[in-house]
Amino acid sequence: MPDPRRPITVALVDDYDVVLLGVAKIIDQYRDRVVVAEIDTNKPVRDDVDIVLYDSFAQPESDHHEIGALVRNPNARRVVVFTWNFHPDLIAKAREQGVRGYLSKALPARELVAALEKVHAGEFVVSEVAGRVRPANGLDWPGRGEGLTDRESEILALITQGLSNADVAAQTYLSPNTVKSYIRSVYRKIGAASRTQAVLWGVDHGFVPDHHRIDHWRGGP
Amino acid sequence: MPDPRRPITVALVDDYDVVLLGVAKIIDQYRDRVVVAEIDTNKPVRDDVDIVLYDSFAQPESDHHEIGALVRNPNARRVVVFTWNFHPDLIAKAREQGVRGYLSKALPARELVAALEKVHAGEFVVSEVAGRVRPANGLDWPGRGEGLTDRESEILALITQGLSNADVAAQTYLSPNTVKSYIRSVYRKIGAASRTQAVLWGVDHGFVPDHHRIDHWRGGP
DNA sequence: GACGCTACCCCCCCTAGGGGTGTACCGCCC
DNA sequence: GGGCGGTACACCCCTAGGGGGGGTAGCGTC
Repeated sequence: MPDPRRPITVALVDDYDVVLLGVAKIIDQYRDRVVVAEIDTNKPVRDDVDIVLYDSFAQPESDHHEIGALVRNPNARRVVVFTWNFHPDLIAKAREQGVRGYLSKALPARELVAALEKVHAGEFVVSEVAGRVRPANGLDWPGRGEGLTDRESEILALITQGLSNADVAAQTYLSPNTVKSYIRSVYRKIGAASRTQAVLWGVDHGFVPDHHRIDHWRGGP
Repeated sequence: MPDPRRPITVALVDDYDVVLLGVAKIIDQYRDRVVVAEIDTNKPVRDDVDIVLYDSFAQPESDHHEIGALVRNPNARRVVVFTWNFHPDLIAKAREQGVRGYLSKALPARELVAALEKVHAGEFVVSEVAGRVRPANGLDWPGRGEGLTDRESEILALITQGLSNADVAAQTYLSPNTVKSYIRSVYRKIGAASRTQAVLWGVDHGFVPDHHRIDHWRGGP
């Protein structure tokens, strides 16, 4: 039952807290309407929240069971996917599993918050951003400071989890050739001569999945 | 000038402190004759010591300049190499660089201490252990608890530093085929399906080189 | 003496990974 | 308009790495 006087509470889910902190900062600009109640890297959602926002960074897309597990968690009223990939199949699979919103990472803060409100009000929302392919302002990812793009970062993250190129291609819905292109581009940027060296760089630069729960996030320090 | 009433002071040098702590415990059985004054992983020797004991675990053998740097350090009176590899060339190279002792890792504690005393007295000591190929009691290495042998551990350590198989072969004086055999044996033991996974396992199990200096080690707790 | 373990080495085979280069489409900025 | 950066993909080629064997030797233990 939406209560317009109380802000919507949201839990953020992904393996990387840099990524979630970026999202949290974006949402925090509208803290009178949406508050981030919990940030979970590799931990189940614990507090009762109105919406769980599942960030797809280096995560399985909605054709996998992870999403279903979130939907089944009684602490989460509704689950929303936050991603780049708008393949119709994925949207359909998400819907089948009970997801209530499918939002683009290109959405500016205002629209993101508006979409969350619609979901909270009971709508099923798909908000693809046509044309706008660039990440929304405020998004963050590991290696961003070192000049890696969002996609490069994601692929290095998956490699740093021990996946093969084929695994990465499957999970990201990219062609194996594309994955190789990104990997080589990463090597050049970080100065790695081999996958092993890239992984070691990753370990030192925040590409190892986190395992925390941050409760009551309120805009940081 | 050896003083029989004062125990010999020793600094231990290697990239892995598990390894050095093992050596320290061995020597500590004779603490009235030899004391471990300092344990250095990736740090130059700082205290004045009578002998620097260079453990060759996952380190360049004496054909490289690392040894020369130790000999040139004014804090170190004499440098001793502690290794498995007794190729005559390596012994010669060590001698050329100013090393005063070349001791086998198969030496039991008593003989090791005796050899250190001889070095301290001014002798050049080479103590190869014919036949006895097994590590002396008390030696330790990363992954030992998980069932890796000394050699397997050493090779995983080098891989976890980003070296290629060829690099590892060159540094360990093994054939590339042998290196591959060891690697596969490690994979089986730790359950890795790829080099990347093995490296990640290594990162989690103490195979990343340390960077400490432990002063005044006195037999631990 | 047989057995098991470890170190060390060899061969073959085959795929995953690494490198080069080129293309297309998009959006942004000067 | 042109240039640049990002995404996404294609083709080629070639080597490092991974998987399967098998073999010798020395040691320790039963």
